[in-house]
Amino acid sequence: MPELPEVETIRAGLEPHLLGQKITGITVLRPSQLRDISPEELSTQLIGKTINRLSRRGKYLLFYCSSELILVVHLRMTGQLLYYSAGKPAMVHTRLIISLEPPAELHFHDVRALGQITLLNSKQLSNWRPLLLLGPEPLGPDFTLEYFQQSLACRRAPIKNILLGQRIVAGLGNIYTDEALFKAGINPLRPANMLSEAQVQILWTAIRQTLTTAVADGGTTIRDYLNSSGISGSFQRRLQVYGRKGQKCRHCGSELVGCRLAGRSTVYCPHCQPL
DNA sequence: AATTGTACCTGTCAGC
DNA sequence: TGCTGACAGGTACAAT
Repeated sequence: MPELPEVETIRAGLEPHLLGQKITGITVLRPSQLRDISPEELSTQLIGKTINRLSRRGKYLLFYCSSELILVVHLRMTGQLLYYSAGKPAMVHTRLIISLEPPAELHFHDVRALGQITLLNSKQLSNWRPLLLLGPEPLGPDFTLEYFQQSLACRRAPIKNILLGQRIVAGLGNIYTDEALFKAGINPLRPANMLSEAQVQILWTAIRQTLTTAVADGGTTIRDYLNSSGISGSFQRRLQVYGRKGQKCRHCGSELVGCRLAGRSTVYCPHCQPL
């Protein structure tokens, strides 16, 4: 479900509620969603700790707690983090509940149960494979045009696959990849190393613009996504291609075409995004 | 080494 | 009214 804009919206929404809060209880309803830690161990380690900082890396949420502990959450396709200022009963798809000092609760809700939660200390975090393999933040200073050009020059896979891969740049998923490629007028099937220098520059700008707008809109709600207060995003009204296969291109009127790339459905305009 | 396919889960919707 | 299959904001791991 959530890509960078959704995860960032959740992070920003939770931050004011969670900073300085003390964890008083952990209820694990679906142990298989814990990675490399048992429910008992998670409870023992976290109870009594304070949440000091909330950050995001790619699509990972990082809860920095006292005693150098970091709770790492990945929402995958349908995960949600919902904050309640009072106790709240678990629902069918509630997978984990974090109880906080005043009677407040953070619920991890996840229909498909693909989301993952783990607990690391700061040393483990700095050696944690999934984070080490992540490319730079697309809206941060390390994602320079020069870096992007060099990274694409030696890749033969379709540009869409590269953008989805998280290794060259972190945080893009199926929605924003298709939208950024449309904005840049680039065909998703085009081999990454076949883009002209001008195209790479346009794509670099398109990625950053698309994500910036989506963050400002609080993300995209298609079916599951809700922010930490249970509110929808609004970027869906700006979608140009995602989910619009067979409909008319808003720019030229051509029929939008679909294909499958990296196992994901892909939509583009054959006229505005020629191969 | 890079790239692709499949598994992990559950729910929804179209078509029969 | 069911049943079946395709598909859904993602990643990890095995097999090319």
